[in-house]
Amino acid sequence: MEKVSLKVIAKELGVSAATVSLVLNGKNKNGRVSEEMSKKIIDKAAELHYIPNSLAKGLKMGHSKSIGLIVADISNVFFGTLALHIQNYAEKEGYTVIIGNTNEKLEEMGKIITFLNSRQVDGLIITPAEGSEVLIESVLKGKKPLVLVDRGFPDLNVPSVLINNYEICYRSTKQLIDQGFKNPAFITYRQDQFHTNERKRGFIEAMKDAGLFTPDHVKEVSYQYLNEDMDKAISQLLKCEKKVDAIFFATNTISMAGVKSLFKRGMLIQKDIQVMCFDETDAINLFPFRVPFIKQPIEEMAKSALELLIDQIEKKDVKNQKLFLEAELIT
Amino acid sequence: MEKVSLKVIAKELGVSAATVSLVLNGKNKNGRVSEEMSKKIIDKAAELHYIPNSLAKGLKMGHSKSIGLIVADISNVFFGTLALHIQNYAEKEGYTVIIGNTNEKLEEMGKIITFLNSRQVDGLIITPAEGSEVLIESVLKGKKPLVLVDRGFPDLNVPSVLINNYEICYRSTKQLIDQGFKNPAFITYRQDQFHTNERKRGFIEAMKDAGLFTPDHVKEVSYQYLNEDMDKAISQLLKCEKKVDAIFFATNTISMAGVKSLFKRGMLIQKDIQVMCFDETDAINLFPFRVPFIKQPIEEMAKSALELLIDQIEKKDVKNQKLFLEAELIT
DNA sequence: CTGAAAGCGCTTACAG
DNA sequence: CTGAAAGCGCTTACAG
Repeated sequence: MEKVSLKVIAKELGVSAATVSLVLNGKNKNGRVSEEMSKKIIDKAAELHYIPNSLAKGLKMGHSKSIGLIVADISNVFFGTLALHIQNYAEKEGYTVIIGNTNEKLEEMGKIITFLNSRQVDGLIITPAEGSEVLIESVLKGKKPLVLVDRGFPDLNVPSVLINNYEICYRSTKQLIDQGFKNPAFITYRQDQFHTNERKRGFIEAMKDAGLFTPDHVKEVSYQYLNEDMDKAISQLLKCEKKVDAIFFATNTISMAGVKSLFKRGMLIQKDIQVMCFDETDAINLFPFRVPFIKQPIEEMAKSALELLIDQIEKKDVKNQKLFLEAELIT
Repeated sequence: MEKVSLKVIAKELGVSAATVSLVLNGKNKNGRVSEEMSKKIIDKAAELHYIPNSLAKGLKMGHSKSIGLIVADISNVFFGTLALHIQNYAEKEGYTVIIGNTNEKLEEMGKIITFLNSRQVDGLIITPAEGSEVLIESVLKGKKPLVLVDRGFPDLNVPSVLINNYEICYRSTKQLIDQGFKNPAFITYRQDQFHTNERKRGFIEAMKDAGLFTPDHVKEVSYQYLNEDMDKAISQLLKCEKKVDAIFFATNTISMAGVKSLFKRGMLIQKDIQVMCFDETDAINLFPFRVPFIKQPIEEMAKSALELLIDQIEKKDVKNQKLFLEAELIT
């Protein structure tokens, strides 16, 4: 099967490649090409199953109509869902998305950015890894359109789509307190990222405002030894002077590990101990008891991130907008 | 910041673009370019942060060094994990992967294939949707390298990476029977796909061989109304003449919906009723009781699929191999 | 109104 | 041993 290019169609019809290009791209303004030839070209393209070569088009046009999406791990449901929605919206706008996984590693993130740049992506949507400010700044310097999502850097002037982490965690903690829990605890990652810091701050402030704050009730676990650290953290919390009667888990992976650890100890959730989670997960929906959780507007986040990116790509409109979408406490 | 191309480097060094290309691609055989100039070129490229334009390279070379991966839904953990591993292996081989979601819809699948072709992917890895034989055949005709994964078509001569669905389901069912369960049931999707048919067949044959088969104990649910159908199916199973004492769920989404439905009825899993699942899920790992499940070798599947594809792309080696990897029953 | 030509950034066969 | 030239498939400014 011969490769079908513009030239092939042109030759078959005894017309120039330019004419074919014009017609097929709907750029046949003010009747440059006759109705009749137009139709012939369109028919012939269909007959030959002509598929334009987007590499050539991209090279000529100086854009690839593709964007890079960099996440920590595409097999994590949160990122998977984010990716799905970003792809859906991107498709509507005619963009492909190429996904890269960092595994939360800085070096990986650097490699992926270079790789995506060589692929000539028109822009980047990134959930930045810890400590990647410098990398992000270098992308900014390269003038490549960029949007941060889920995680942002307060000191960096870069378009970002975030959620109201502080506020939602404050409110959720307050609700626990209002329900009568006297000793809620908080378990989060041992990392210095703005979004998790904000979640922690929300918890701490709410506790302070209620006069209940105990520093020992905030525990940190590592990404790498999640399950082991979780077992230890929960052990400690249950041995605390003021025995913990509720736990607020700061992310979906932490929530899963936490619930697992509680199950292992034979504790009855929402009876022996109250639990509050971040993000919806398959598992949460399964339980015969209700677990309140904070629901992030993932689809909206995807949509906004893409809009912010495409605004930059197409309208060269570089307002450094930071969007804070509202998460919701589902009880 | 000026765009850095080969030409820029060449001009700065007073040498031709050809020479720069040769050196940077390590094609400087038999000392065509002097050591000294070589070093200068490499240094200059680093200094200018030269990133090759893979669009141009792809256009010239006739390959894009990218492959398309078509799955039903990237936010499903099974596909997410598959995608993660495929990306990891692809990266090692210097390939990008572009992911498309079909949502199990035939038209979507067709659109995505055309789209990926226009992106000039060098090959396709597909988990085909129901009824997509004709589409797959048309891809085959286009001579584009192709590998099917997870789901295959027995009548089609196309390289595929599958698992031993029949056998593993036979063995798993037999184990239920050996454990003393007299009335196991099977719940699967109402669809005509080879892989799910094989799973069902494994269950049925094992039941027949034990003299226990009851047609009423095989239920089918729809993809679209999964939860409603599941509630109905389980109701019926529990009302059966021979009361069901175990349920074998045929996929991970079905397993989740099934467990949820059982919880809703207040049934104690592995006490009131024995449950067996397909695929590992976060939720399964959570429970304080053990749920036996069939573990697919996802990473191996990813690796084999990629190998089969790259063999075709690079060595033009088109043996129509069907690989059957072994799933494992984890109890 | 239409076609020929140039050029996007690269690679490689060819001429010197 | 090295550079000039052609060409991958497209688009668009330009000349007729």
